[in-house]
Amino acid sequence: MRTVFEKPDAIALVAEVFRECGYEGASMSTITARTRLSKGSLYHFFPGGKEQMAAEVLAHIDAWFAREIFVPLETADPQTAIAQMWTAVDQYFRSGKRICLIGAFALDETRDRFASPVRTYFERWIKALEGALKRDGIPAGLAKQLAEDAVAGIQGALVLARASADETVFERSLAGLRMRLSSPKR
Amino acid sequence: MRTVFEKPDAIALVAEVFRECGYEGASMSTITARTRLSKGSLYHFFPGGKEQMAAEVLAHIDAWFAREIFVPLETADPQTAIAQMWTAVDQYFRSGKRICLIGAFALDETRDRFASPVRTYFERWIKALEGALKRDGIPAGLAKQLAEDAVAGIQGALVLARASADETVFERSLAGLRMRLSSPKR
DNA sequence: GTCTATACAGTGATAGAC
DNA sequence: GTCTATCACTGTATAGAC
Repeated sequence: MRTVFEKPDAIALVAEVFRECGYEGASMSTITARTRLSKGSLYHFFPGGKEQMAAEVLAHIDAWFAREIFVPLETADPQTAIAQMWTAVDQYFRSGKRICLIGAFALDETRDRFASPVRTYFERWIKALEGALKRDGIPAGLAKQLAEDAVAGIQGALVLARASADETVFERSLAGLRMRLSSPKR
Repeated sequence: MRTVFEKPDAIALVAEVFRECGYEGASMSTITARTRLSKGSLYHFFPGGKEQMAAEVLAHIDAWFAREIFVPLETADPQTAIAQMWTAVDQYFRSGKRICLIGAFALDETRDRFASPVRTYFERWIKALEGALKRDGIPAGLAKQLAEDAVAGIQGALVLARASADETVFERSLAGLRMRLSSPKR
C-alpha cells in the first residue's frame, strides 16, 4: 500500500505527534510510526528536519488561532467575537484532551529554540482580547488584567485537565473563566 | 578537583536540569555537564537511571510542597495558611523564572510515566486549599471552584511568564489570583 | 513523492580502577 | 563515592532506487 500526502496533511499529522510527545520526546521514529509517513517523505516535505517540522507546525497553529480567534477579536463585534473564542477554544482543545503545543513549548527549553513565535502567539492573543474588551466598554487597566487572566487561565486549565483523572475539570474551569470575563465584578 | 556530594544535593541539582530541559530534553550528558556529577556518581545515587532520578525529583518536590503549603492549608489557621501559600509560591517559582516541573510533566507524554505522582500533587493541592477555604467560611461549592481556579491560575501564570518577555506578568497574575481568593465576589 | 539502506553522533547504561 | 572507558542501541540525517 502507498498513500500520497500533501504537505498540509503532513503538518497536521506531525503537529499531533508533537502535542502528544513534546519536541524532544517526538523522535523521528515515533513520528514515522504515528504519521505513517516514511523518513523519505518527511525529509522531502521538511528538508530542515525536525526543527523545520516544529517551526511549520507552530506557524500552522498560529494561523488557525489568527483566523478563528485573533482576527475576530481584533475586528468583529466584541461580544460576538468573545463568545466565538470560548467555543473555538473548547473545540480546539477537545475539552482538555488536547494540549496547547505552544504553551508546552514555552515551558521547557524548547522555548529558547522557538522563543519568538511562542511569545508572539500569546502577546497577540492577549492584545486582541484586551482590545475587544475595551471596545466593549471595559476600562483599559481592567481590560488588560482580564485578558491576561483569561489566557493564563486557559493554559492552567489545560495543565490541570491533563494532570487530573477528572474529565470535567477543563469545561468547568472554562465556564468559570467565561463568567469572569463577561461580568467582571471585583 | 573532586567534590563529594550527598544524595539530597544530587536530587536538587538534577531537579533543576529537568526543570530547564524537560524529561526527554535532559540527556545524561547535559545532566553530568550541568550538575558537575559524573555518570558514575549519578548511577551510584540512582541505580535506576534517568527514570529513578525523575521519580525522586518529583517526590522531593512533592515533599517540599507538602511541608510548606499542603500541611499548613490542611491544619493551620486558614487565612494564615493561604497567605503563606502565596509567598511560598512566589518564592519557589522565583517570580516566574522557574517553572513547575510537575505541571510540565503533566503536559507531554512524560505524564504517562509519572501519571500517579502528577495527579496526586494537584489533587492534594486543590483539596487542601478547598478545605482551608471551607474552614474559613466559604460555602463548599464555591470553595472547590475557587481552589481549582487558583491552582490552575498559578500554572497558567507560569506558562505566560515563560512565554513572555515581560518580567512582571507572573507577579501581576499572582496578585490578581490572590485578590480573587481573598474576596470572592461574583 | 515514496521508500529502504546506511552513516555516524549521541543516547542510556555498565564495569572496574581508584 | 568518584571517575573514565566502553557497551549496545537509538537519534537525526542523507543517498539513491523506484
